[in-house]
Amino acid sequence: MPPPRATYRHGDLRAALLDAGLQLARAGGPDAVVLREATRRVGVSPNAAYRHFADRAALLAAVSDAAQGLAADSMKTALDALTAGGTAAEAARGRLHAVGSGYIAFAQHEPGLFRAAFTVPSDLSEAFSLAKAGRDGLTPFQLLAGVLDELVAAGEIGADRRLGLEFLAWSAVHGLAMLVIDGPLRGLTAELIDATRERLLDMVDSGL
Amino acid sequence: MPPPRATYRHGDLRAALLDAGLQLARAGGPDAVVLREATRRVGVSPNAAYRHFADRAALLAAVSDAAQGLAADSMKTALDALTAGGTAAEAARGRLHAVGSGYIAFAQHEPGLFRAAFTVPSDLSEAFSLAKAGRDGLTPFQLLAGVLDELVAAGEIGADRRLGLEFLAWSAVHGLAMLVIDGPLRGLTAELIDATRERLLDMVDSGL
DNA sequence: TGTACATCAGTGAACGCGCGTTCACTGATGTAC
DNA sequence: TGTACATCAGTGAACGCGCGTTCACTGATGTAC
Repeated sequence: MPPPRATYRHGDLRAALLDAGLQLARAGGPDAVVLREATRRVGVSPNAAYRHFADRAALLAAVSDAAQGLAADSMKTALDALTAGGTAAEAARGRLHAVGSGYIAFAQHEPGLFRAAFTVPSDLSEAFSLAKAGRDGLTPFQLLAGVLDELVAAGEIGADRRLGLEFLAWSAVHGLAMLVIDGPLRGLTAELIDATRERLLDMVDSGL
Repeated sequence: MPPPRATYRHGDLRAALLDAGLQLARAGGPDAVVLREATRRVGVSPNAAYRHFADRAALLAAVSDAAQGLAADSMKTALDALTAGGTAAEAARGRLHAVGSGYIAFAQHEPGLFRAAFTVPSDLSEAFSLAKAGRDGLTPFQLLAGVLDELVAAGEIGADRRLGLEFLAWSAVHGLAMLVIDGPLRGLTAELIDATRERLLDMVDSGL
């Protein structure tokens, strides 16, 4: 399937289907990525999708990849919004905060895409690439890892404790995100979520 | 539906359906709680379920409640396994650790039930009670809250910082649980998960 | 204790729905001469 | 440049599936006399 002809009748049906899939995920998470509905939205017959995706799982995997990229973009945006200044240590801590904020913000603003990006459907885990890059070419995981490296470089974290630290920070922000968008903390006001996010990031900051 | 006659032809069809629903959730999470399949397993016609549950959402809600109770049991078991000793502060910290361990252990051993317990389906959030008690009558949230109260009583946490602390600790353990059973950390070896869990609980301990 | 009656838990059959996927196809496009 | 041909992206129709839910029912059970 991958490298076929250069021209298509539709223009770029693959991209159109992927986009439709993203809209579906945006509205309803991974389960809402329905092959037939995607073709319907693009205005094409259901089986046309099979020229571009092996099956539904392949479409969903592509959607998940794209959503991971968007999550990375959200984190990158938060990083870029930071104003420089302070010591290297302060800067690195600020960047850790930004990365976590961007991750949670993405979950808040795009819960459907967030779930498509970071929950792997039981059956078709095979098709899933686990880290897709954003516009800047970095995955969410790499963005986090980079900031942790900065913290080590700045002397805030001992190099001997560096290994696997991603999982700790990631767990904290991922947990809040899931509790808020999909779990028992649904319905928390935005203010409460914001306040909890700040305290959570403080906990991570001082706990790492 | 609730308080009808004392005798049923089946014996207790409601309990049987709930049990079948739990088995389904155990194997495949909340989405696998399929009304028809539950009746099939119990050996009853599909519509018989409607004598005991208003609809599928009601069955799923009951399953979720039961799963929450089982999660509470897992946390309680970890608490009970603790040997007394040390200062009040040490004991309280040990109990915080146990509560988190029990929560994550439940996710590891019963991922399907864990998801049924702690992820609320998009559409039918109405039917969901958010905190169902275990054998001892306490919900997972209450168990956590109780331990945090102990930490305050022992002077480990300032009373002024107590409010909302549940959400921070919960986020951390919930995040690791979700990443491991349903997310990109799937496939981590049990050893790595155990090590990460310990470090995560240390982070929470020192970060709170 | 025995009989007549009312209740209602579970039956059997059917509904409409939307899904993923397969089939044989057609006609627009790209290519070779 | 013009024509003949091959490719293959998208078509139209159909499949089998399992789902949740509704319908009119029946016959086992509980109750009143």
